[in-house]
Amino acid sequence: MSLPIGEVSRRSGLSPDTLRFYEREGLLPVPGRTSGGARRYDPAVLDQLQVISTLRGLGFGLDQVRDLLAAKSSTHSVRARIDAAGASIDRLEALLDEKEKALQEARDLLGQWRDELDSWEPWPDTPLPQ
Amino acid sequence: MSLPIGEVSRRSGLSPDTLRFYEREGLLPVPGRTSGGARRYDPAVLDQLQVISTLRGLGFGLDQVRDLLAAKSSTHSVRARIDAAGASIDRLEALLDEKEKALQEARDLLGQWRDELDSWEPWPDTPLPQ
DNA sequence: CCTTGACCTGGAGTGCACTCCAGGGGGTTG
DNA sequence: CAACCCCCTGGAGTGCACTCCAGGTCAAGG
Repeated sequence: MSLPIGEVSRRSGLSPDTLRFYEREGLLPVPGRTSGGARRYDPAVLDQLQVISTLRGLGFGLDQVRDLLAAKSSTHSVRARIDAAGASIDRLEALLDEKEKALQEARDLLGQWRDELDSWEPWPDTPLPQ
Repeated sequence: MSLPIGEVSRRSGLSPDTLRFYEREGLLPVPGRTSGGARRYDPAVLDQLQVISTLRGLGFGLDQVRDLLAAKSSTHSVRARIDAAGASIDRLEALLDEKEKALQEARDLLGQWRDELDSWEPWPDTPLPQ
């Protein structure tokens, strides 16, 4: 019921170095250790790593990711924790909306390019403008 | 009808250093120069910078952005250029689809968090699990 | 007991994407 | 003509996010 770092690495696609780095950076909970000192991870860490990878892939920096994860694992009172988490989730939602807008912008652009391309197809081998 | 670097900087939100850097990196067309040697930009560069900023904001690297822009300004034959552009646009579309999926994943996660939070609200001041 | 393989730590190194000079030129303004 | 502002180049420096050692411990297998 607890995974060594190599297993987490294989399942998450992140190197052991990266996992230890994330731990130092406060993006992962401090894992348990074997008597010999090796890390043993709760399988739940895999979900968290999925979150991190997803957000990183969307261009969020580690600071942003850390902030957004913080509320989930805060140890304050329930009320404060819920409030913090709520604020954090709202913030994440706003950030995702921004990304969504950027994505839409990119798609619009893409359609525009395709249109331009289509309008050129009927006259092959003509020099293009500019 | 041609803009000095400072003006492009203001309108694009990118520093002159960054504009010169992008030029060196082949992301921007080589601009004209005044007799004194100062760059003069075609206003069309603003659209291109918008594209670049959008893609950068979505987490694409400069190499990817360069590849995607290349087809638009390639100097090959019309046929080759259209094909290249088409392929490039298809590739961009695939990349955007990936981002879209990541975005959706993040949103799902967010909804999940919110649900968890809601299910805790009725019992304030109870210690949270884990 | 020896080897092998997975793991540990602390610290140095890497690649990317800027960002910041130093030192100098050009053109307008008072 | 001096002061100013914007621009130039080449090169060094920065911050982020890893990534890669060197040198060592531990547990299992032969």
